[in-house]
Amino acid sequence: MGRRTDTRDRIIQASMRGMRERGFGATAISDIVTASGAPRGSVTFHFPGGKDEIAREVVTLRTTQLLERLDATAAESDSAAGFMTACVDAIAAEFADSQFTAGCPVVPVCIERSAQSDQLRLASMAFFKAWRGAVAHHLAAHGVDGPRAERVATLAVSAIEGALVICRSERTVDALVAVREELRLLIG
Amino acid sequence: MGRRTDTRDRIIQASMRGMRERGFGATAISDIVTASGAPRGSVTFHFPGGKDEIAREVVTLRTTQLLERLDATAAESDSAAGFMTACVDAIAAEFADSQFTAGCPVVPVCIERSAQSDQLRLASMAFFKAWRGAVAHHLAAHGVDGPRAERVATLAVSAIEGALVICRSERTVDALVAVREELRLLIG
Amino acid sequence: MGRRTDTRDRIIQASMRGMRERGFGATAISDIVTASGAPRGSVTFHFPGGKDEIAREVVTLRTTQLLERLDATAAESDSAAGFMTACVDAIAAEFADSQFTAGCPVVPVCIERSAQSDQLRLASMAFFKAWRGAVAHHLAAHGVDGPRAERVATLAVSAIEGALVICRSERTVDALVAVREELRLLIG
Amino acid sequence: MGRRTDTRDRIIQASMRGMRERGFGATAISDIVTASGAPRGSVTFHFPGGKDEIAREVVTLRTTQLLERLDATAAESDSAAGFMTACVDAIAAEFADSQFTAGCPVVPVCIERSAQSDQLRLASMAFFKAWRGAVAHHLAAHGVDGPRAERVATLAVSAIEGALVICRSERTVDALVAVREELRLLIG
DNA sequence: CATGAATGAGATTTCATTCAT
DNA sequence: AATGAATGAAATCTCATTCAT
Repeated sequence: MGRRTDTRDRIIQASMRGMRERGFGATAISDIVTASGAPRGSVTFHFPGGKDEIAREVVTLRTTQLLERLDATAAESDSAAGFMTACVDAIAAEFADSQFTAGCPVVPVCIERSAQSDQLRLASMAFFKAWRGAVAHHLAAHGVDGPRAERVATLAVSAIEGALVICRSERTVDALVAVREELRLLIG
Repeated sequence: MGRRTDTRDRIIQASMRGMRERGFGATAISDIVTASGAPRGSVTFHFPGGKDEIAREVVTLRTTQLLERLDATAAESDSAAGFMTACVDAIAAEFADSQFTAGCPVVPVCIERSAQSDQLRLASMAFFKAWRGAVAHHLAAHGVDGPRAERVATLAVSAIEGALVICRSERTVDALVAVREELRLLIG
Repeated sequence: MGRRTDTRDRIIQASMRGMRERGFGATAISDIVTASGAPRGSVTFHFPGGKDEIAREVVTLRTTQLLERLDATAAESDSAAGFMTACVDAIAAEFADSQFTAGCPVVPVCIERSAQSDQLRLASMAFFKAWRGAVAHHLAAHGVDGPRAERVATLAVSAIEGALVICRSERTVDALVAVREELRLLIG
Repeated sequence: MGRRTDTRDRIIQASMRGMRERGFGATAISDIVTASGAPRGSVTFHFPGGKDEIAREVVTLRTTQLLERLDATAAESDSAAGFMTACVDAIAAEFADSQFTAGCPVVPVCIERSAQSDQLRLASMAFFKAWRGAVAHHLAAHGVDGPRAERVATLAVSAIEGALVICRSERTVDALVAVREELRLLIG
């Protein structure tokens, strides 16, 4: 199982990288094969559902990653505003490290595939719900009122996703910084 | 001259519809031909630069549309918070009217093409800059302090774009409503 | 008639240049329009028979050009071998001047179109017949026996055409020089 | 492996036939698909470099064919003039058998593609060099002086290529016969 | 007599998927 | 379980030609 899982994971990771950089459609399976170093036939073998199935795994993986990092960030924060700030900073740092190319893989999957694949639409929904839920949970843990925490979490996740697109167009991190500052004001 | 302009415009409008619904890559030229009713050859004739050139026109058109509506909304608003609320509501209404399919055409163009077309990246940047600038301008006109207005405008545009993706995944307008409420609190 | 003839001539000359450099198929009408500066509609107006008709005019023009130069060369030559040498040198010089790009326009027209257009096949044949006939005539004028002159002329024209292709592949004029030397030996 | 090689070879052979009959540009990939019976997708699979890559293989194959036949011809010849005569006759016979349609595939490739593809220009050059070299070698083996043999070989190859074009325009073999006679005189 | 916008047929190429081993 | 060769549908783009003025 070890080697098989390796190949499978490499495929998913290469796909995620591609979708973060260029979206779903522009990430061809041959790109994934090249980037992952996996044998061509392995893609269909591990993902008989085709590119949509790969995208679903990408969404799942990204969900897991984000939740893990969120928990770690929360553990190191001592206020709601501090937590929020740290969240945005982490994403801004990751984005800058990638030379302003690695956005969220779920946004293009949702935009490009929701009309045709309900499964991917629902996977995207689950991703956003998990992310918003986690943020709301941690905000509430730091004293923000329940319903309010959910609305702020929605604003935060929305603003981060939108700012990532603006930042991609500008090749800077400025929009995320502006978002961070206003979120801090809103919460503090 | 009349007929020529008609065809060209119909192509741009059909393309914008497609890109709002499915993004850039999933909007094939044949889709545009079908939806616009334009002859196939006319697409290349009017847009010798191919789909990238069409996308550039879509971004330009969307910029114009948004600025016009923003001015109209501002004219009818009597406070910064009221203006902001009306902006979000207008977009939410347009999105709901389209059965939760018509997002922003610029987001997918920026995500899918920025890595390969600097021209489209810059067009996207100009779109966001114009939108943010107009929002900031109207906020300032209603008494919000200059630098603050720019940050709030960035937050607002980011949050609207991000919320539109969340709303697409949910087939509701809930995220936009949450964003509207928090923006109102922040400004009011 | 002046201006019309100008446009028509410019089209033919631009076409000849293109066909000498890239052959028939790779010389697009839009290339001809660009290179000639003629209005697009003028091409069809002056050549309702399309590209084949243009090619026919190119072949005709090239025939005329070659015969004129041949007569001039013959007038300056005082022996059969001298005439032959001067012919090859003139063509080699013209080819080198064009940076080894301007071959014979008739060869590609004959190869690419003979199978489909009998008219172009016959125009090519007439071109070769005229060229060979003129060479034979001048050789005979310098004392070469009639039937022999025709065979030598055929060899010369064949060798020049073939050597031009070799020279194109090498970006030199060496093959034409070798041909010139052997033709001189053969005649002298 | 057997089936793969078959398809690949059939594609090359069908392409060579087309290019000999109509040149490079007029031999469409769809023609090649039809003539070879190969599946459309196999063309791109075996030749990811497109038509240029196919042309390169055609040039290589033609080089090999010609060298093989030349060696066989040389083995059966007992004089330089006899060898030369047999070479021209073999080509004339092949051309007549094809109803005066099957010329040299390299000439159109060189003319149509040299300006844009250095690789094809160099492949053409290699073809001519190999052919001229082999002819020179066999002439030298029959007693012709070294440098002279090379010049005669260049003349012979040039004249054969040129005469093939003339013969195509006339639908006869006359020009090749004239070339053969004069080459015999020159060597004998 | 002349023009340039407009058109659709056809070309190449990309690509996800299928299949035999 | 795993592979890579093979395939054809569909995409974009090129281009000669048509047409209205």
